[in-house]
Parts: sequence; structure tokens; C-alpha cells
Amino acid sequence: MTLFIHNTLSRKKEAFEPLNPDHVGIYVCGPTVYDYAHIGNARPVVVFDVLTRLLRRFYPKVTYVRNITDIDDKINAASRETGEDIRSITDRTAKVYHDDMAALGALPPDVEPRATDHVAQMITMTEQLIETGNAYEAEGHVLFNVPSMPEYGRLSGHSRDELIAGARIDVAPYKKDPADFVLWKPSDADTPGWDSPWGRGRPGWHIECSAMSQEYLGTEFDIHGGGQDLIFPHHENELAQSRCANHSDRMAKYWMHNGYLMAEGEKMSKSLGNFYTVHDLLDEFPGEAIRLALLQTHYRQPMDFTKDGIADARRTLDKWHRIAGDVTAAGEDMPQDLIDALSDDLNTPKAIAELHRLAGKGTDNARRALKAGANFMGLMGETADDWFKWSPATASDVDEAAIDALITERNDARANKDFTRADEIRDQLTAQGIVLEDAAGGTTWKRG
RNA sequence: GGCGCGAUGGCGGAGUGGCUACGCAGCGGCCUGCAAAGCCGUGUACGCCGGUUCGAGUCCGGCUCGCGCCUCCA
Repeated sequence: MTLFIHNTLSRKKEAFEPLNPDHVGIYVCGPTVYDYAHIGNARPVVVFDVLTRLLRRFYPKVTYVRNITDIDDKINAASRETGEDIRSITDRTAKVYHDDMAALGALPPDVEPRATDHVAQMITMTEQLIETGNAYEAEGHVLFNVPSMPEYGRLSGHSRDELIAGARIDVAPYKKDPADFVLWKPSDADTPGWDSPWGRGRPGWHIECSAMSQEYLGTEFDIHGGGQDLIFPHHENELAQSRCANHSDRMAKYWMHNGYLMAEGEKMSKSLGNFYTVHDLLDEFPGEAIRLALLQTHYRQPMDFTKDGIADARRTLDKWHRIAGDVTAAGEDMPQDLIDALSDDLNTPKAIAELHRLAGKGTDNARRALKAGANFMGLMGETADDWFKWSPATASDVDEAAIDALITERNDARANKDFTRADEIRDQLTAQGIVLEDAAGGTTWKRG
């Protein structure tokens, strides 16, 4: 079995051949922790979660690194606005991020480095870039000199000339070349800063991922992932920094990028009110339904994320849980067709189709395979019973004993053909968001 | 303006030179006190215009529309 992945560097699907089959390394750009993650931020988390699960199936050791960006001018701005301490903002936001991503069924990364813990490494790399002649100091800034790297632009497909021609902002006067970008910048007294050979300051955005990926995965590693919008400038600049500092031909062997996401047919924007945060969606829907909705579209496709889509996904999971019941799946139950689909550049929609196929078969083997495959994709992680009793955060608390009592009363009424009373009870519970289902084995309830 | 991605049935969404994707919704039927679930059957597609081919959603060219990026902003 060969794993194929689309490599942004070649813009082709390639067979994955790890640098070292005994230890695969993957780095994914994580969040800047100044605000709750929106659904667009969740897509790469879920996509690369599936990828790491797959890599772990194929290789004995996988190190998954996903950073937390806690040095950023947006964080600084938020702190100035609200008066909340920076560390408090970043800790609080990171905590919510962890909870939200866990609710989506994403396993935590093996290493989750924070930028603030790696400033020394960033300074070292910046010094190296000055030594190699790829960077220079100017007015307290250190800038990467783009013309010093002939292959700059290979990842994004932009040439330096095009970038300059298309530039929409004024070029800072201290730049040698209009395309040069910041490695280090000075901080004033009110802004977080660290001592450096160039005075008190803070790192530019791109250098953190260069420094931290190297710290945990080495100068060359297997896969670097993130959203498509990171290809330029973030990943292009990371690549330039790391390669030049290390005199290396490459940084990551494979670069993977997930497609962008819209909400309800429109570009997500706060002004349009269609800016879904994961945190808010989790009040309305089970996390696994959101996860399945995200996986229903292939990761490189643009995606229109809708609440209807989550509701659909939820009904699908309802059905699968009804079919699988409480079977337990073992390793040998894993459906090979599902693994094959995922191995073809993470074809999750095809893998999901395979789960549908198993759901329709009706045999015990198929039920176990359904559960095993769903579990592998981070779905159906709880019992059917727990799944059906999930309730939205807005729902009022319901007394389960009272429900059971009403069910008993209704069944007595039904036995006596008192269907008026039976329907009253159904309506009463429906009004509370409780749905009753009469089956051969008795009456069960779930939250609507 | 430059670079890139996308366009499949009512909706979601794979696929790929010739053979039903699949799911949801719809319609007809069975079952059911009601409801749900389940079962059987069933219709609808490949943005537009050319070209290559015995044959094209599938390859080539052009066009239209949508979206992303074009530097200190993840």
C-alpha cells in the first residue's frame, strides 16, 4: 500500500516516501491565540488529524508538531483594547482552542511549541541569516533579503518581480529590496520585547515556524501543512529562511495545503455575521457532526460550510449509530477500501462513501467494519446511547427519571388503546426537545 | 493587472476516455394506533463554445462565472 499526497511544491500527487521510514515528521501551522478559532481554522486541524492517524498506521513513529503563535501584533492590539494581560489572553484562548479541537475529535499534537518559548532559537536563526548574507539590519529591524535567494517564489509560484509589481502597500524606506520581509522588529516600551543583538524587539511572524520546526523535527522533515492562504507569504518565507540558514536544498519534502472555506455561500466575515466560531457551533451541534461535515469535502476543494451540512452529517451519524449499535471493533475489522481511499491523497468523501456502503450491508462483519472505519476517522467515538442523548448547550436540563416515568405511563396508555393520552405525552416531551421512538424492543428517547 | 484554484442531478459530493458512485431530499409502495426507523421501487447531471477520438464530465484550446493570494497580515 502506498500513500499518495498532493505536493504543493510540484502541484502534483506524489507517492509519499519518508526521509526516514522509522520516524516521520509533520509540522502544521497552528493558531494565533487572540480569538476563538473559526471553522476555517478547524479545517486544517481535522484534515491533518486524519493524515497523522493514517501515517501512524503506516509508520512506527510519527512526530506531529503544531505550534501556538503567542507573539503577534493582533494579540498586542487586543491587550491594549481590553486591558487584559497578554499572557492571560493567550493562555485563555489556547485553553478554549484545545477544548474545541478535542470536541472535533482531533488528537493533540505530539509537540505544541509556543513562540514565546523559542525566541532564543529565532534569534540564533536570524543571526545565521545575517552571517550567510541573506539578511541585514536596518533601523533596528532585521530583514530577509529576497534577491539573495534565487529560488524564492518556487512554492507559491510568484516571482519577485510580480510581487513588487502587485504590491499594494508602501515600501518601508529601510528595505534594500521592496520584496524583503521582516525577521526581527523593534518593540517600544508598551510592546512585548526580548533583548537581542539588535536591541529590544520581537520576531517577525514567519521565523517562529522555521525555528520551531527545526527544533523538533530537524532542518529537513517530511510534511509541512496548513491552509492554502498560508502558501504566500508565510510558507514561502519560512522555506527561504530555513533553507538559507541551513544551507539546505529543502525544508519539508512535501507541502500540503487545504482549500479555503466559505460559510453559507459567502466569504466568512464578521460584518456579514456569518463568522462561525467552533466554540459557538459546539453549542448547537455535536463535535463529531461538525467533523464529518468538514470531511465530507475533499481537503483541497474549496468548501461552502453550512449549518444544513452539519445537520446532514448529524443525521448520517444517527443512522450509523443505529446500525452499529454497541458493537466493538477490533483491528482486523478495519475496512481496507477505506484505508485505500484515504491513502489516495486523503480522499475522505470516498472513505465516507465506503462507510455508507458498509452501513447498507447489514451483516455483523459490516457493522464492525463500519465502527472500525468510523473510529479510524475520528468518528463514532462514543456509545450510541451517549450519542443520542447529546443536547445543545441551550437546551434546558431534563430530568431523565421523569422522562422514563412518562414513557411508562404512555406505554400503559397504549396497551389500553388510550391513544389520546399516549399522544399527549409524546407532544409534551416533543415540546421539551425529547423524541420518542417505539421499536420492537421497547421505547427509547433521544434529544431532537 | 499578475499568479493560482474551482465549476457534476433539487442539495451535498466522488470519479475519470466506453460500464448505476454514494448520501440527503423528492415521488410510489410495504410496515406502523400515531411518529420515527426500516424495506422495495423510481426520476434528475457533468458551466459555455470549439477541437482530438469509433467514443469525452473525463484529453486539448478559448470563454464565462466564483474564489484565494499578490509582504510585515495566521
